[in-house]
Amino acid sequence: MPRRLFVTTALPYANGAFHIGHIMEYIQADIWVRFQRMQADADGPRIVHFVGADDAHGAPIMLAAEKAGQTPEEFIGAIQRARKQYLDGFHLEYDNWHSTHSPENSALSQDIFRRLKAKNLVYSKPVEQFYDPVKGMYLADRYLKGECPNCGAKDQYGDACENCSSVYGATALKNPYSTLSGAMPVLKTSDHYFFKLSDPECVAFLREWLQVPGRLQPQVVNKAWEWLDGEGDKALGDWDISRDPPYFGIRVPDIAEEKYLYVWLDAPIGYLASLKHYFESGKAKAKGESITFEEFLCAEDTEQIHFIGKDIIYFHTLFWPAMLKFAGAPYKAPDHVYVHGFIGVSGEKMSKSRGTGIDPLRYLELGMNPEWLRYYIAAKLNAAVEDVDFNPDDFIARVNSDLVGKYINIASRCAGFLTKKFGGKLVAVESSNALIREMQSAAKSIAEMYDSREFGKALRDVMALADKANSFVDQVKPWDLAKKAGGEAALQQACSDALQMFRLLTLYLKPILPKLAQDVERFFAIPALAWNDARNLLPAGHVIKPYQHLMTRVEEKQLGALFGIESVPQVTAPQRHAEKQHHAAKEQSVTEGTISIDDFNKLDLRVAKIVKAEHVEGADKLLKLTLDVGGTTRTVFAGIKAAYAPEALEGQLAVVVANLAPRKMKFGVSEGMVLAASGDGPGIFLISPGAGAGPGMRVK
RNA sequence: GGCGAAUUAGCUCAGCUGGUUAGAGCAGCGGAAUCAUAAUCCGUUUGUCCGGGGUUCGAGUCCCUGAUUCGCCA
Repeated sequence: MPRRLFVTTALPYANGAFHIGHIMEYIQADIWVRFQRMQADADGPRIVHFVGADDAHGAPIMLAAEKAGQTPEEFIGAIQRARKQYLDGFHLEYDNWHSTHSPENSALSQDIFRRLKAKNLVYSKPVEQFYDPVKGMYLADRYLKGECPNCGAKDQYGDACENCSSVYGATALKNPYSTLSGAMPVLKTSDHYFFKLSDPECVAFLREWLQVPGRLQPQVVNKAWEWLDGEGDKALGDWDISRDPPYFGIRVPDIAEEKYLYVWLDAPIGYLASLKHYFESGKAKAKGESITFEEFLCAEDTEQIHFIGKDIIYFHTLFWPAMLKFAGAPYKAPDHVYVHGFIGVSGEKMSKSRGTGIDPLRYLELGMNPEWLRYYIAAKLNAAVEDVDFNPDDFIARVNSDLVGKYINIASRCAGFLTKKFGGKLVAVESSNALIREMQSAAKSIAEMYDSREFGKALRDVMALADKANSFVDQVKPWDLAKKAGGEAALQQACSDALQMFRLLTLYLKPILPKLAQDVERFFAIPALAWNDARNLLPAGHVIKPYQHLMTRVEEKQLGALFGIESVPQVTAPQRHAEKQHHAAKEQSVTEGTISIDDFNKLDLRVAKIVKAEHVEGADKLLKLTLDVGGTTRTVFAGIKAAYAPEALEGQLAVVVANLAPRKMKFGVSEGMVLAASGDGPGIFLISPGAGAGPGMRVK
């Protein structure tokens, strides 16, 4: 019986670039998928279709596009075009990447909506909501602010007060205002559609679905049960699934009135839309899939698997399975939802706006090896819903010690002898070599760990084997044999055996290090390794290519550059004495009163485009600037109100200190500093880059 | 505020249903080796298992309580 897998990762919201959290999830899923693809079932290679898509609808995207002076389509198009460099860059091998703003998704979403309605699981009822009369739209809580009804603190959001931490509904705010226009919102009523999650049939189904052993992680089941079992005011509510115009989304079908499906309804359907596009564009067929989208989707043996983060458990374990189940065939509730935690940096929660995270694009641009990150993340991942911490010291240690020191070193120290002395020719494995047999038989348990997403455990075992291989080389001492007259046969044997070990280790690491594995396959002059190849060994007489170094070490300064030197937690790790002394000497030689080039390099000066400039209410010197610093936007408060009118600034370029610690001001957080000149006389003058400079460029 | 999770060597983490002197990798220290883009091998130290109570012949493991961190809910 072949396994047919349909695997997805959560759809990223198309209002910004990927951050490290996205990349971590994709790496986890990609490793799992690559592992599955190396497997064979009774009738051939395992079938895996792995798709992703942009989540492109909703009010935030509509507003972001408007702000950027673009149509939503233009806006999400630009975001989508930027995806490829990340996906390719980190070797994320999706079969298809699509968008929820697509004909496939419209058709599927409307179809599912109609089917649920036909089953009486969708009904409409009036909902009273704040409406911005200036902007002409209904306001979600996040676009509302006002005074706390409890303590009177100003500028509080519509759900809870940051000051006294009391909780209330948006309609309880005093003197509410729209954060979009500043206007006083009015209460208005309109009909919304609801999905009847509270229906007894629905609840019964979910209970049963959640309970299937092995379907979900135990922590996830517990969480879902908590929601499902809530009583009184914690009881499971029905789900508001429509929005009024203006909205960027999919029309509610079969009604004259203009209404849209809520973005969270059509977002997961995007999984299916991407799959459909993949099938109908012929891509699936080109990969050897012989059946149609519908046939595949509802096939008994198709396993539908979603990788997601813990923040969206709610949607994926309640709404999503219920929607699919009650929409009926060809739709089918997911077989598994695999949940991972968040990634933080050095114990801190990562934050895009404060720049404490790792920017994946910067990682690539710095020329850092994507497989380092894949390896590191794999080493820290397990099957539980636990947060992962990216620790720079740990990263350096693991990559350098495990990957380069242990694993790569095996090939590096033996291949030379074979090439120089024996024309690269291997001999058959010594029959008494128990270590090779041990390595071969490890294939099964390592496979089980990959399959159950215990990547960290799998790597521990693989590295323990690599330790043994190094120990083996040390015992047979090829360098002694090479000097000894008559030692040739033993030398060739020793190095052949070590390389056989290296081949097996490569096989076990291949899901994590696909590019490296490819290089190794080329080095060995062998076809792509599949999992079952662990049963075989390279035959006597096999000729390898000359060894070229397979992977370099990470350098501390690369991590420094990645984080922007300031924020690198002091690195206490692997640093040689000489290196330390060298550093110390250098620092002392700098004359007082001057700074060294290193000091200067600490400044991360960037060209920024002033996207928006606005007055700050209550501030007599400040202007609030929204800056485009090459893909990321920041808010900076600058004391230049006296010299510049906001309108005159928009569109202009300036220079910003990008790695200045964010500073909380009365009016908000300032994330940097704009450079300007001033003298004894009046006037403040912005420093602006010459023609041709673009946002994000480094100033040096 | 209610519910839940986490807290084990300098760092990252294992420790199943309570059972002998609490483990691994990395770092550190001492040696060896010099094939390998300073990589490797051998040996070795590591610890109030978050604090405080309790149950038990026996607790990192169970119960209570406090602290810190992080979620979810209201």
